[in-house]
Amino acid sequence: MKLTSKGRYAVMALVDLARFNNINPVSLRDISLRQGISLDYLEQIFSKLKKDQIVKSIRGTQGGYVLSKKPNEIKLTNIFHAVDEKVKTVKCKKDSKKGCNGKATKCVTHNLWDELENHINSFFDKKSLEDLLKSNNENRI
Amino acid sequence: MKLTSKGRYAVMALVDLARFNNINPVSLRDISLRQGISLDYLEQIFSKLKKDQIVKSIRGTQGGYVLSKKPNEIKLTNIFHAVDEKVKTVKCKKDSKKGCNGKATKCVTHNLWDELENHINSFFDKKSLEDLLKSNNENRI
DNA sequence: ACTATACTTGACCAATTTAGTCAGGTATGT
DNA sequence: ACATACCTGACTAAATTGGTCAAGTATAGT
Ligand code: FES
Ligand code: FES
Repeated sequence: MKLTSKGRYAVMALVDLARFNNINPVSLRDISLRQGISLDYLEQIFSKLKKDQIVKSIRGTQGGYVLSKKPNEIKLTNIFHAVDEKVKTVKCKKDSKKGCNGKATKCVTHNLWDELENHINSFFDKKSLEDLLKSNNENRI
Repeated sequence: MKLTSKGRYAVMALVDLARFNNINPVSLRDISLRQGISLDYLEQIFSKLKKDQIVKSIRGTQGGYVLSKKPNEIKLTNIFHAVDEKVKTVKCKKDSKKGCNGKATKCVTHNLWDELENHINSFFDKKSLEDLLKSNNENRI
């Protein structure tokens, strides 16, 4: 069970963006340099974030990205959903009645994994970008 | 973030084993047939479970595997540890002072991922094989 | 109008991981 | 002896990951 870079970078980048968001749009180039993430890769990530209306883009010189919502309205769930970082614990199709092994009934561990999935998602539902900003500021003072 | 088959199968197989454990050792062949898991793959998994003393093996005809401990003493944590299904959320090396990007300080999301890791592990620490047996029996009655 | 900046899009790829298979072997109860 | 079932290690096809590369388009400032 591991987190992929896409999800990790998306959150890193958004925290960075939120911190410098006050005055001007923030360019991916700056984020790339500050956070050590490949610019080309960031572009892929931000195109997804934009599609889910987490950020807005401003083109041209002095352009960049800004948050579409307030930091406390952006939950990790939203970010992960945007970049397709999904939590997948069950093997079977959730809606189907069939089990993961192709049998007619759900397997002996199905409920467990489902519980686990809920447990993890509840974490992502609670955490907002604002929470991250706060805890980060505390560390810096 | 997804669960691998190795971890999933290990738990499936142990639940199966625990249910038929009362009288005789259980052969991997039986588990393979009941749970629809490749026999060769099961053998790899059980060699790891044995190394961590979660199961004992009995060779020869009528041989098979038995649990080394009581079901309530076997936590998911133990199983996952045995089969190298590890929860990895941070990118950096945990003990090192350096961040994931090679910089001298931990990145802006490090604490978040660390929290997440604890959150997930607490789930695995709580759940025992006995819990799974119980909830499974309830479903069958 | 020109140019530098920075977003936009889509194709492409190397490395790693996963989820097994395959081919042998060894121990043991009957 | 022989069938059963554990044991071991090598191997591999397919998927995923974590990017890179190339060729745009829009806009602000000069
Ligand atoms: S995970 Fe859903 S049936 Fe096995
Ligand atoms: S994850 Fe630990 S420093 Fe980034």
